[in-house]
Amino acid sequence: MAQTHSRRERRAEERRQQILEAAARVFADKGYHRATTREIAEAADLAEGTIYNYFAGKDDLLMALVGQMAELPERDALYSQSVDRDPGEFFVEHFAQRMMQIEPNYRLLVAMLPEILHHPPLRERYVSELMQPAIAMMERHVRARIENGQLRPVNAALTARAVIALMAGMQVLMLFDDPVTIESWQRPEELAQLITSLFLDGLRPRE
Amino acid sequence: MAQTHSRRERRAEERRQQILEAAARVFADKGYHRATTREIAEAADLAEGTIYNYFAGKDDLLMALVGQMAELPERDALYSQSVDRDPGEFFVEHFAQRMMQIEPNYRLLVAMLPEILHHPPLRERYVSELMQPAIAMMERHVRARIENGQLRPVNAALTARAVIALMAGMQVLMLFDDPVTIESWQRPEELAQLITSLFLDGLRPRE
Amino acid sequence: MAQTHSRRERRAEERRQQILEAAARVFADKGYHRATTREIAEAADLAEGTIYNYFAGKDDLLMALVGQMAELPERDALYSQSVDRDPGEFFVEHFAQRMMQIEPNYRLLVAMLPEILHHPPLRERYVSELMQPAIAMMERHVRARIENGQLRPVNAALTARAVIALMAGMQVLMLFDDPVTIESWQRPEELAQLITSLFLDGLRPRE
Amino acid sequence: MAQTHSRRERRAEERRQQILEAAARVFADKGYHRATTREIAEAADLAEGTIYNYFAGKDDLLMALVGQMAELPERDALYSQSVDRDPGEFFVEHFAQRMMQIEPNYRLLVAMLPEILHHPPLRERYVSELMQPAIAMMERHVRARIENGQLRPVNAALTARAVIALMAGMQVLMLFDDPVTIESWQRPEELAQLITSLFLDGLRPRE
DNA sequence: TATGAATGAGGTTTCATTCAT
DNA sequence: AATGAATGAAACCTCATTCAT
Repeated sequence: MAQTHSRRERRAEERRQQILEAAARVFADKGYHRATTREIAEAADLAEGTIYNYFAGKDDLLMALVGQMAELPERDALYSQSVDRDPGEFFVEHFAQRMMQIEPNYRLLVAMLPEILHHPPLRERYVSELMQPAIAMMERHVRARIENGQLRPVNAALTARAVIALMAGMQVLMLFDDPVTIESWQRPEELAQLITSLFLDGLRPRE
Repeated sequence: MAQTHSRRERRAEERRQQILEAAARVFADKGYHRATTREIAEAADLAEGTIYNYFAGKDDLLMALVGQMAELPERDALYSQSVDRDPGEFFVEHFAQRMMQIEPNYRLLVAMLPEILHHPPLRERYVSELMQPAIAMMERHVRARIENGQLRPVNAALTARAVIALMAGMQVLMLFDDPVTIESWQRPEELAQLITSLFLDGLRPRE
Repeated sequence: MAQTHSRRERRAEERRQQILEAAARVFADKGYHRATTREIAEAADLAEGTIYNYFAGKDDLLMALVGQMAELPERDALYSQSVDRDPGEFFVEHFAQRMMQIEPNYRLLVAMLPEILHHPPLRERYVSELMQPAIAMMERHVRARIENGQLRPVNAALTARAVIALMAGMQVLMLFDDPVTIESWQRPEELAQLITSLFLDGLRPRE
Repeated sequence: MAQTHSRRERRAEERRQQILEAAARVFADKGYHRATTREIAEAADLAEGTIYNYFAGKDDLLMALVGQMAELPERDALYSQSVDRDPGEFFVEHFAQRMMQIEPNYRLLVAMLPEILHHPPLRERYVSELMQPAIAMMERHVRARIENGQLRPVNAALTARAVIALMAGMQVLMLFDDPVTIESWQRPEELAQLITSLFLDGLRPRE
């Protein structure tokens, strides 16, 4: 009996995933508003009505996708365990990881951006569950390294934001097919190293 | 006769502007799809039908807005004339200017992003008329300074992209009401200096 | 074997009742169209599909409810046995009884009215099995009393209709929460007496 | 200019009427829920979308119809001016008038009943603007006649309700095609007289 | 026999666009 | 050139019904 119950639950969870994945694909492909529920259903290989057995409506798909994004990355580990490591190594790894992790979802994220922006509950979820945690972790990390003496005593809060902003901005360049960005993305390690060097050593020549 | 004609033309041009400004306001406010032609007409203090005397349709408003953005900044001057100036001063001024220039249009840009992205003709216009010129200018500038010896011999193409990406990313943080970013935006000079110092000197302590 | 069979039948009959009662409750509560099969199933503590093992569909529930109403009252007895009794007593008892009997079903009846009205087979059933018998009985009764000399030689057919119409109309007043009607309904005997006196003695003062 | 304005307003009012009449016809014909907006549009000889330029939605059509019903009858005049007249004449005229006035709208009323019942704002409007005024007028009238000495000192409140209830109930009998009621409705004067006599003189034989 | 997930026809509503005035 | 009422395609969503388990 518990078996049956859990099997049903598992099946329902599968369906939810199936639908969410389809929605993610179609949203990323066409943008939120141009995506029709019919297309999403087709992409999920289900009837249109079935979606509504699992989600309250099109909005809810968006909510769920934001929620799912928030669950993805357990970056805390990376951040906190690595204060002792060489800052160069850390940044390289961090950038490389973000490049690979976020990139496939980026079209989706941009498709969702205006909706998130204009939809207060969505916006709050996005900010509090995704944006602020990422910023806070980076900020803590920068602060720790400053105390370490590994970094200059800069404004940690803004520096953390700059690091995150740069990554976000470069993903936008990718979306618009900037050939240089795309090409350099092929070798994430190298790009990560370049950015790291930029952040750590700056552009001014050292004598 | 030429008089009459040009007066008419001028009048038509005014109307176009009136409508475009209204559209920009409403798009920025509600996002492209949630904005209705009725709202745009109301914001422009015109009847709905009048819009269609000046634009082919809602899409065309988007096209026109992208076109208008491309005409705005004659930044070439700033870039090319300033190679001789101190790199610190230049960056500070550049960042400060961008912060003030772009910021008010940023909501609009994000509202348009998914449309631009999914609308090939729009996308090409945006990339070729706005993005690539901005990148190219920055890239030329960086390259010139490297040749100058004012900057280290880094990868100019990617560095230029990083600079632009960082600015773009920070505007997104503003849109999402990140309090630290907003607060620092109040004193653009200071923020510009901080970012400049980050780019020029890096984070690693100099002995 | 016959045992098993009859037990099955009894069980099936129970299920039918269980479903019909649930349907009656939900129809009365929400109206026919706003009532969903899901709600009915929940009210019956069954799965949606089960309903279709006992009824052909939602319409059939309506048909069955009309049928069930027709079976309820064996009023014939009351009517025919009571010709000898005092007309006052009879009317009082008749009204009081109807007030108590029909009232709980009245919301249901009103919820069903438009459906019955627009659904020819339902309509015919309702008219021939419920309305006409009630009218006919009352008419026979009035006629008998006229022959008795207990009532004036009025038009028995229309008088019977008037009596029934008055009762029906007052129930509608109850549905719409007319406070006077509701209050007087608390003491059915008194109300019955009042109506009886109205019918028997009229409004004109007797000298 | 004022001309243009008022012409436009008049035109809009005509459209509203055109749509309301179509809606009334279709609701009466099919019931509220079985009536589709498409049918209403067709009945009004307009496109479906046009309805929404004049009404907020299907619900609003119902609201408007209730509102319109409330404006119809200026019965106050009849009631108040006629206290001096012979009670028999008054009742006859009252009944005859109601039979002719309400009858054509009765199918519509029944179609709307369940909606009104289950839709609190609608219900309140119906009760306060239609039902209570009608009751109150009749009640005042009865009370005045009692004071006059033209009627016995009965419970005026309940008597008024009984009168109204009887009329309402007989209309329901018409809806269900009760042949006797229909036939007697052909000669409203006669039927009115019969009912009047019933109310005034009662059924009991006078010695 | 009971279940309830899947179905999809059909409903209401929105809104960009047209066009007679 | 400006208007705004009319249009109708197309969207989202509901829910009675089916059917594999």
